[in-house]
Amino acid sequence: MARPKRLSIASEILPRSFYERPTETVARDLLGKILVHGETAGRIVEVEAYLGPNDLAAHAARGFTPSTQVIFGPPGRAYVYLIYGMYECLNLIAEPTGVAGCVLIRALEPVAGVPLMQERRPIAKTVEQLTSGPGKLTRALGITRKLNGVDVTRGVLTVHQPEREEKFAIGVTPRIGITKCVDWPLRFFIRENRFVSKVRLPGGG
DNA sequence: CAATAGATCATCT
DNA sequence: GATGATCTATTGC
Repeated sequence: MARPKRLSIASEILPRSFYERPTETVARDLLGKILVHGETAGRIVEVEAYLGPNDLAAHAARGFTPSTQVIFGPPGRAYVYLIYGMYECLNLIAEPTGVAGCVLIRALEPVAGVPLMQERRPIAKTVEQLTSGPGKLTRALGITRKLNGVDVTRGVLTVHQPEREEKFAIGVTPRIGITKCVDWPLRFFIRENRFVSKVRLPGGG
C-alpha cells in the first residue's frame, strides 16, 4: 500500500472558480501551474485558448455533439481527444456551464517522474524533447482519452498552485497548426523557457 | 537548417 | 473520401 507522495513543488489544487472565467484569462493564468498525473508532473509553460462558436478553429464551433459536449459543460474538467489518428491532446475547460471554452496544454517543463516519462517516450533524446508539444506531453504523462471529462479539481488528474511562484515574462502569438482564425493571438507561453515547443515565428521569443 | 512525406483513425461531408 | 489544435524520419541544400 503506497502512501500518496506529496510533491514538494506543488501545493493546493486550483479551485473550480479558477476555471470559471474567460478562456483567455484562464489560459494566461495556467502558465506556471503544475499538472499532476500519477507519479508524473510538469509545469505548464505553453497554452492556447480555444473559444466558442465564433472561433472557427475551435472544436466547439461544430456545435454541441457527443465529441464536443465536454467543452460546453462545467469548468475544471479535462477534454482529451485523438488527433491525426495517433496523438492525444489535453484541454482544460473554462467558462461557466453552458458556455464553450477550453485551453489546450501545449508544453510542460517536467518536475516529477522523469524516468517514467522517458520510459513512455524512449524516442526522446533529451529532457526538452519529453514534453515540448501537445502530443508529447500526453504520452509522457500517460494521459489518454479515458480521462476525457474527468474533474481536474479532484481525482487522478489535477492542476496545482506551485509551491514557489516564480516571476516570468509571457509571450503571445497566433495559435499553431490551425487553418482558420490563424491571426488570433491566443497562444501564450513563458518566454525564454527551454520546454516551449519550437516554432519559427517572425520576431518570436 | 529547411522542407516534406508518412503514420493512422475519429469525425464529418 | 477528406480532414485534422501532431510528431518523426528523411531528403536536400
